[in-house]
Amino acid sequence: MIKVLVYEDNNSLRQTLQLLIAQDDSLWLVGAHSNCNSIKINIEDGIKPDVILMDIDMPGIGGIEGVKIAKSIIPDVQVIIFTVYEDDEKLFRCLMAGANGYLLKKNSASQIVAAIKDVYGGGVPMNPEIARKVMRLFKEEKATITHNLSDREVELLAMLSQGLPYKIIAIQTGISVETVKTHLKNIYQKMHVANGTEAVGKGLRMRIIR
Amino acid sequence: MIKVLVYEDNNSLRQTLQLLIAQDDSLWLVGAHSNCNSIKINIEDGIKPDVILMDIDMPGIGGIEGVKIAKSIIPDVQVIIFTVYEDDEKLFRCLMAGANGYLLKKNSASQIVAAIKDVYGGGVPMNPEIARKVMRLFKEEKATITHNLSDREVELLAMLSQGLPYKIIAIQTGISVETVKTHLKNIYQKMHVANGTEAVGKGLRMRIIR
DNA sequence: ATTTGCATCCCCCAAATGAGGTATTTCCTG
DNA sequence: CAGGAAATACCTCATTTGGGGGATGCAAAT
Repeated sequence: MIKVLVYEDNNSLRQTLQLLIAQDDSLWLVGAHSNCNSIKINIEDGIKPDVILMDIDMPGIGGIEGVKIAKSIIPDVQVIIFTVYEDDEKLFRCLMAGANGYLLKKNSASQIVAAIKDVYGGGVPMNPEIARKVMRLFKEEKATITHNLSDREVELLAMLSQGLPYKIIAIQTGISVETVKTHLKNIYQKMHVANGTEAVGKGLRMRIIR
Repeated sequence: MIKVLVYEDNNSLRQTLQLLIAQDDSLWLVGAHSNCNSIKINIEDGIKPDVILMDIDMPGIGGIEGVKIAKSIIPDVQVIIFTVYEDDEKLFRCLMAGANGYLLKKNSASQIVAAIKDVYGGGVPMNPEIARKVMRLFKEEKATITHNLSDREVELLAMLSQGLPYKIIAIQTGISVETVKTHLKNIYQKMHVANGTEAVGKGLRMRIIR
């Protein structure tokens, strides 16, 4: 039996979910709460859930925070986010928090039950449009923005980001300190930054360097 | 009809795929090649494919490079990687290149046909274990490592990464330049770094700051 | 009750940095 | 071949930075 814990603040929807889970012989509802405020106690003192169905918008501790707490107590617990939100921001934060699946409230009852079993079996239940968003977010995270720095300049910027002083950079690259300074001056100009810390900040954020 | 283009260097497997696609009335095989060396010509001069089934290991231009080329010519083309590789590195690079699905060669014939239709319909076909890997990679990319910096220190580090000199930081935060210096000294000690550029580098890489 | 961490401020001083220049060589492209 | 980027190097000088101290008030933890 898959032990399921539910967090959903809408009373009627929560009851629907309870019925839905109760109806299925392979699912065992170990709890259903309207917020995450006592999630720590729910999980630690109650029956350890295998799968958590989690709403995002709830009074007090929200679903995203709830995922983090749940995962910190039972790392193997599978969490399915169950929400109306389809925006990138929410999705992104849920994935960061460690969500294993992402269902939309427009999904049908049978899909919800299927998703619980799917995630328990190691699957990643989510709507195709959500899966596509994940892929897009993934790529965006790694999108390399074009820059006009030369290879040498990128190399020096990377060394700078390691905290190496000019002297050491000069020795490591086999050029003079003066040349290092010249390169950095050019880098700052090209990147429109005022100093090394800003260049490193911008360089890492733009993924010019890693 | 979904126009399908195949790249697969194993002759017998390629023929199997050809048969498989030919058998389905809603699929139209517009080409099948053993490498990507002439992918540009294949796509530009031949019939524009809707879906590309792409092997990774091929002589000459590999599948990953092939995805990039295909996507640059037809941004809307859907690419399904079809490979034996399950390792993170390959998977990661394929996703970066813009792959829309990721099938393993152990998948059944019917699953392959289903995946083609799925991806054409906006889905993201991949085995659950691959989907799980994607999620894990996603999280790893964003894993927040614990640090022992105070809120104030993080705040100053963030400002430093914007390239603001001590003076400005002092004004913006409403504290004296001397205090800014003290904070930064403490930050450098805690982070075990020697200077601002290294702190910013490490801070961004550790995702203490964004 | 004492310690510890945090935030705040100050002084001194050496070293590192960045901005202003100028200049040569090489290599590539129109 | 002329022009231009890239990489190299040097000079000067003001400003910024960072390390070494020392100090206070406060709140939380022990």
